[in-house]
Amino acid sequence: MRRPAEFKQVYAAGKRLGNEFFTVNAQANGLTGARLGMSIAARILRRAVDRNRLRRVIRESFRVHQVNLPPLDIVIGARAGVLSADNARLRAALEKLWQKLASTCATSSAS
RNA sequence: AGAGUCGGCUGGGCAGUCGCUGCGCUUCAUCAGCAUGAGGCGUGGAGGAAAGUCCGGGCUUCAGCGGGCGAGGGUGCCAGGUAAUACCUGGGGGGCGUGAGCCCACGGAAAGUGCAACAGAGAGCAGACCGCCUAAGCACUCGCAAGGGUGCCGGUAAGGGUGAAACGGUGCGGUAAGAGCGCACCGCGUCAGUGGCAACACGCGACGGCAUGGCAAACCCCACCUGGAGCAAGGCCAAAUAGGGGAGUCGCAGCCUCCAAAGGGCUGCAGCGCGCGCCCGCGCGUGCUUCCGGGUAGGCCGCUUGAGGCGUGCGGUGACGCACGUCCCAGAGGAAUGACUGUUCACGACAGAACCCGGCUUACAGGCCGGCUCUCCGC
Repeated sequence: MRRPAEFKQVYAAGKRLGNEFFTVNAQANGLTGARLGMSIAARILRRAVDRNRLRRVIRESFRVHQVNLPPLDIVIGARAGVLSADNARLRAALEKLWQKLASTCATSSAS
């Protein structure tokens, strides 16, 4: 996702999820595939190196799993715990999030 | 060999698979075309600090004829380098170190105002605590006298002691005891003179008995410099909706704008659009056409060829400059440079471009190279 308006739309109308590392807002976008947006606050991760590393891990995980996701606009934010986690733990947490996202949104679209 | 000091360089490697992004070529699709989208191939893709944002510039824009004065801010030994600096180089002065070398906001304290703990008698035209003296003057007293003693009035910065600092040191003279009080030498200050572009050094000559303690990152004085804002700068294109301006067109009647004309407004009828299947009728809405400029979302430019890198030669003690040759080396935009696996070693620190350069400062696992110094040993 690229436009501020799209981010606002997701924050205003999307569903909220999350775990110890991430916050997730998601909303059906009516397109053929899922789209990703990230909001990594400098307040949580002070060093630019850490913010870049987190973005890369998230983006890579999304790239691998996007074929299995429903057409959603997804905005991921960081929580304080990510600083102490290594790449493997972050990846595992993200995979659980994708699964959760796929199941909940499948049921909500049915209703 | 050990210890030390200064300067420079480097900042994991290799292979495979899957990805991201700039550029070039190319295939396919759409299109009149410009282009857009999806692939393929090739190629480039973080740093020495990209960081802090502390200085200096470029660039953009606003203001300003030009110049002077002032305020505010900054700089502060001298010369040079540079686009420029608060940076760098060379030099001078002071301090530290055996030395290589390191450190210093390093103009002015005989313009003014101000500040200084504790100790100490006294701390800024200083001061009599201990000590030293009793010559002069006064009083008392001893003595035949010469003279002596005590007290008062005092004198004294040589000695002790305090302190970061107490009004220069040594010697001789001098004196009641002392004192630059006098003299000699040393030191200090001022001036002439000499060397140096200068800072500054020397100062054997002359003068001054010494007058001038420290702090100006306290106010201040002096000299010099100095417009503001910053790429979210700034420029271009520009949808929908609402609003603005110009031109053309705008049937009939009444009313209002002093009467009439023109223009404008309101009301009714007509017209036009929409709805009720259609006509009549009713309801709702409404000037119409066209052009222009501002401007939001969005897009494009600015955006990387530059005070550029590398090499060679020449000039210069050096910073650096000049000439020639050669290379093109990130350019994103909710923000690319990554992930996984294998392998290897010394097991990888600090850390991520956001308009661009030159500095400074701060952070940093290690590794490599070179200059120099000291100590010890061997020849």
